[in-house]
Amino acid sequence: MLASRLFIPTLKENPSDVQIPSHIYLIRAGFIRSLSAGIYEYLPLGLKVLRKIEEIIRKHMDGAGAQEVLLPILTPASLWKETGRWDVYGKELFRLKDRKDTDFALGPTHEETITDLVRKNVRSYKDLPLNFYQIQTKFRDEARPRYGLIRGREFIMKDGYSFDVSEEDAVKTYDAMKEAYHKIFSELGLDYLMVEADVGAIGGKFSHEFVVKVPNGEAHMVYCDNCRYAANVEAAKFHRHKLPPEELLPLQKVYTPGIKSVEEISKFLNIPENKVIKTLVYRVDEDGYVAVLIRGDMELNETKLANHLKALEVRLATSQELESLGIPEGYASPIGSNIPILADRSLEDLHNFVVGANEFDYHFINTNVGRDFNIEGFYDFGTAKEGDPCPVCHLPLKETTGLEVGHIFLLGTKYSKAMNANFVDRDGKEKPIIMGCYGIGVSRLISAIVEQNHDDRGIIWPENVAPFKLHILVLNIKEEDAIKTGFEIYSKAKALGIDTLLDDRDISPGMKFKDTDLIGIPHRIVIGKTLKEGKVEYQSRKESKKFQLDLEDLDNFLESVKR
RNA sequence: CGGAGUGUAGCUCAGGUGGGAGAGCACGUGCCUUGGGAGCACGGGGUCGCAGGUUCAAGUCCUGCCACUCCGACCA
Repeated sequence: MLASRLFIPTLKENPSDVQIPSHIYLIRAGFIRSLSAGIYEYLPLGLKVLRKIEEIIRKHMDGAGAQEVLLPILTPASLWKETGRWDVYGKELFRLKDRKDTDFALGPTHEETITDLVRKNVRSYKDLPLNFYQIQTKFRDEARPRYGLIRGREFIMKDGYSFDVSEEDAVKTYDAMKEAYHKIFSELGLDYLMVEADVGAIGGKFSHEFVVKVPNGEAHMVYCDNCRYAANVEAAKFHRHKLPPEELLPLQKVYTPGIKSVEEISKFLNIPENKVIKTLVYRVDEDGYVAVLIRGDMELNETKLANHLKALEVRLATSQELESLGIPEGYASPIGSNIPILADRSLEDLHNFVVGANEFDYHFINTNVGRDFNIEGFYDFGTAKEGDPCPVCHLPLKETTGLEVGHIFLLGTKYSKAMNANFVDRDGKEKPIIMGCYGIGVSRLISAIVEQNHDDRGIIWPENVAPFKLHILVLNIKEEDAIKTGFEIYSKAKALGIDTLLDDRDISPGMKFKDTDLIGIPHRIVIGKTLKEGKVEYQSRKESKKFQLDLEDLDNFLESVKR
């Protein structure tokens, strides 16, 4: 491709209001442009990268036995009403009406659509298994789109859905998808983790996330270097060391004027934070309350709490709600509580701890479960953090943040039951199909790759997804030898199948160097002042190594670039 | 959805207390120049986010709305 004829609108300055490297560089280097919040245009370079990522995904999905389809973006509300998601999905679902006033939605995901297709066309176990995927634009009216392609309202996703006759078979399919995902993210050159994840509202038996390690990512994970345990903190388990037994001391009420937070109490009473218990009052699905006890040095994991309660939503009670329950804010207590009390396992062998006294300005010290109050049980409500013992090997866990680029779920029968997607098994009985679903954020991957592959001058594309493999810069196109040599190298490279961009623009050398650094093509040949000695210069974007290349050795060199 | 900020030329931005719409870069023409965003000259380019209000007079003051960005909540 000739740069003089390719639309690459690079920017000299960082766009205002744009913060993170991938967003800045994708715009500055002319890969994307913003149309509206969370809605982007893919320019020629951006589209080339997108297509290369898509092809890698297709190769491995096809290789794992999945088949590609393309489902409608526009989906009738009736399907969504069957599974209840017309109501549950809320404001995130883009809704519209046709001329007959019938409700439709722009697809944010396609469980309903694919399940409908399968139930209409599958009768027998002989028709199964099936595994479909598509690469398509999705729509979600996010409350807060951000960071360019990382969280958009319109984005490109690879979504896949599998249908098996038994859970045993479904797990095999799931494992095959897991393998395919490993191949995809490895081939994309990403530094990523596969972590155990919470299934969330989508339901199902279990799920794994594929998370690209980036600083300030929105996914928080813990992992173990020793045994390779890794999990999203929402789902992460951790080992608890047993505490030694203690002699029970007499319960005592103490005056703690204006002292509310764990930190303040710990200082005021000179007691470590891990002997202070937080009593957190939660509102459950807007129709009940529960008090949850957890050690003062730990964070409660609301996902674990919601899962335990089988609740859709839990949130801390507001000041008004506490008042209506007669609970003094900051002094909530399990002693004298008239709402159900659950305790985190951190209280299981803890003795003589501090709790609120259910009375302003007072706490109890030397409190003990069973003697001073009763609970419904001990459960795992703690949030794993750096340094907690690994649940498998008990060595300290590490914490990192990342960007979720893939998520796979073993769904089970959630959608097949809701939509009557059944098959007749060998025994002649009708059974619901066992489903799995598998997502990859394709457009988000572009940003993820740039987040992991850039420097202060621009993007450094991995070979597999670079928009071009070789960039030829003719520094002065008015020098006839230079431009002629440029085109000769360009023709040879093209003949070898090397995707090449020739910078034949009549602009200053400085602008060409700035642009090529920004765009980030892996290999570069510069045709400049050494041409009269029969040499051109090679530069690698990644290592920024340079050397002079004899024109006579060019063929060998191009072969090595082609690899 | 809560909180904060921004909105003036294609881009980045400046425009105390109300009175001429500006700079740098970009763009066009010409000259000059060609190894890290060159130089000179001339030139084109504006609904100052939108609507209303105050005023003799509003980019500037007031009210409402919209858009975008950031923090948080949310996120199959």
